[in-house]
Amino acid sequence: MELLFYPIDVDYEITSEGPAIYLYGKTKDGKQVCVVDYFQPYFYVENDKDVRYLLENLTAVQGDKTFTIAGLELVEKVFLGKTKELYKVFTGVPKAVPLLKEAAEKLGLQCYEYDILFTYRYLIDKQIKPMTLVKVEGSFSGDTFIAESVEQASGTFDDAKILAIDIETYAKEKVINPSKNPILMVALYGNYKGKELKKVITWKRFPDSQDVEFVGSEKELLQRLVGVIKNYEPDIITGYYSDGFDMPYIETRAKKHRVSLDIGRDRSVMKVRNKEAKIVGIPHVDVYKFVRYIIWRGLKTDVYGLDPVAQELLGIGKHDVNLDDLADAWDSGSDSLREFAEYNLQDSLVTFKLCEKLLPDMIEFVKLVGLPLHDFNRSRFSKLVELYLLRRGVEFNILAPNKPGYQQISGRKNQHYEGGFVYQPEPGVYSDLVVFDFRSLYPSIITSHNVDISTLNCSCCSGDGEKWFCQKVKGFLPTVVEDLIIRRSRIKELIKKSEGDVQLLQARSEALKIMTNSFYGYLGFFGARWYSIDCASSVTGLARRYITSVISKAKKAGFSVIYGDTDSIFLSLEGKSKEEALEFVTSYNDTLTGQMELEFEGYYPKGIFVSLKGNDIGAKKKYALLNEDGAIMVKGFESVRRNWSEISKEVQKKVLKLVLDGLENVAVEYIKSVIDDLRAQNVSVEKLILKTQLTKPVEQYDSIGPHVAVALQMIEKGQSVGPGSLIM
DNA sequence: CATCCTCGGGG
DNA sequence: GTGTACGAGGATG
Repeated sequence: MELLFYPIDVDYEITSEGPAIYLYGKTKDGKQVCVVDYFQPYFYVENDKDVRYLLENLTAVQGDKTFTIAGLELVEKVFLGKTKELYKVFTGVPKAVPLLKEAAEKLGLQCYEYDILFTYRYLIDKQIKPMTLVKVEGSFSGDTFIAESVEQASGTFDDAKILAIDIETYAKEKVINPSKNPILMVALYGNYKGKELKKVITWKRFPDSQDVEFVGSEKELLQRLVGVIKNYEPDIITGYYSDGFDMPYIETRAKKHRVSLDIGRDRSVMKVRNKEAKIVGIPHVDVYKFVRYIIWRGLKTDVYGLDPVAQELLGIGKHDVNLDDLADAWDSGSDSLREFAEYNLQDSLVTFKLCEKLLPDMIEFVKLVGLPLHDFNRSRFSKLVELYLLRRGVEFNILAPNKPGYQQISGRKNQHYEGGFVYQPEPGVYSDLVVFDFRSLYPSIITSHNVDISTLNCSCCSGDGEKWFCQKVKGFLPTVVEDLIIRRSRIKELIKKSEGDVQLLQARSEALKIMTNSFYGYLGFFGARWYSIDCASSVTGLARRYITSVISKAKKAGFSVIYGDTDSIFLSLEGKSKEEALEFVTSYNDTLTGQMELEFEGYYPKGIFVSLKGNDIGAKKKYALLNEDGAIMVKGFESVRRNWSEISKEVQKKVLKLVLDGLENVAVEYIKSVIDDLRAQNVSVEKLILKTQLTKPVEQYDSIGPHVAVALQMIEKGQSVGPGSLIM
């Protein structure tokens, strides 16, 4: 029979029938289903004389088990533009792959694609993607569906049942210690098809307790938590920084009380390994990670706590309670515990709303890259690019280069190359600024110049410089990047015409944009398979050529150039009109080819560029602009770092605003008054505190930083200071 | 300069 | 889990 379903999470197990992929998902009509598909692990070995004989007799021993190969197949693949003949070497189980690869390498054989996770390998080879409808042929055996064939269909999983979890713990003096301090309460929030789950579980009573469920102990709290999750059957479990805090904490406490966190779809327990909490079959979305790894560039905030992020994305935030008082309230059994329960509930609600809002964006990435949501959520750009390339590689019969070894990595880390060009600004305040930038400069260069490892210094062409890229054969990377650019511009067209689900299209466009922009960084990333410092440096070299040529052309056209950085140019109009500046851009664009294009970014009535300490040229990347709405845009100033005192941050912000408003005199007066206040010790000590955390016992520090020095003084005075202490 | 260290988020 | 991988920024040597 035929089954249409959305795979949500992927796992595998070794069965009596061999390695089996488990696709946990939901059918089109919303029923949970687990599809099983048998799949054979393999890797590649380059063919050469005697290779077949060596492979047939290859063995690897681990413990009391001996592994041999399970089959051989001769194939041809394209490796960095050249054809290679290889053996596809099948093994019985996935974990035999690294062992047999090791053995093969010892015999001097060249191996490839031996470290691609079994579940990823499956998804790539079958060309199916999580969260996207899949058509399966097969039959039910009990409650699992055994697949005979799988095929990608079209359709997006868009009604996930999300459950948000947040805990509050006992923490006196801000010290967080999971092995010692209990979980006091846990909040759960879900809202599916208009039905709300809203609950706080805690083990100390207080009056007036809506949505609160009281249990007798922390152990019962954990048991109840497990019960509620199982009963709710969520598709996704979410938290904020839950990989780093809530889940490891819950796990530690559950171990202590011998409570089994068997919430996996196969009733396996949640596993926490180096700050990653994994539940079989249920993606665990740590919203913080998605914010921090992927979308941070698009946010105004530069702190990524739940409150500021929720404020910016949702316009709602956390309740205002003082958590320092929770431990005391708990000890005394105060009625104020109710406020903490409400605070707890609000956190879970806010986390739920964030997840709900961001999920379409995450799903677009999942559909693009093909990683399961859980894995995507913990991926950096390099991994996304790599998985995307591996997936697209199948279409072009491409063999992936290997990941670098340890030595190769350190070699790569030592290689440096020149980055973007910066036109040094004269420090000062300017009016009538117009900013232009190249639209996705680096991706456009990759496609327009055919930047690829296989096209670099090809033998069929020759260039004018010391490096050139083939003019005849298009490389794999430029093909893929151009494809992404084209897909995005098509989607932008649809958005413009408001055709289809605009929100979904916007999410897709954003995912495409972020991916497109990641390829240049990937080329220069030390851990990349498709790494080429020559390609990466060519990209920045060509970019420098473009920006410097725009600068000189703008000057020739009579504009006053204030600043330029990598892909952008700042002009001061000084009597010229905005229209003249726009005309300049149009005529410049006529000289460009391929995807290259200079765009109008904005007009700013005022801007300030500052100088480096003891220097009269302007600092790079350190300026503030005032837009037409009177809002201030600050770049590169220190005002945010935690180890700056409150007062210096506050003063810096105010001064910038005053200067841009043309109130230099007021700014000077303001600074004078602050200095006077400081001299007169009129400023609260709070604002002057610098905080740094000790991370290990003081004896273990080789270098004595200011915070270590203070810690030593504190020890001398008989105070106890150790890891985790905040030194002020 | 290179290298070491801290920090993020969470209570 | 067929997985090594953070990266920015400051202080120190």
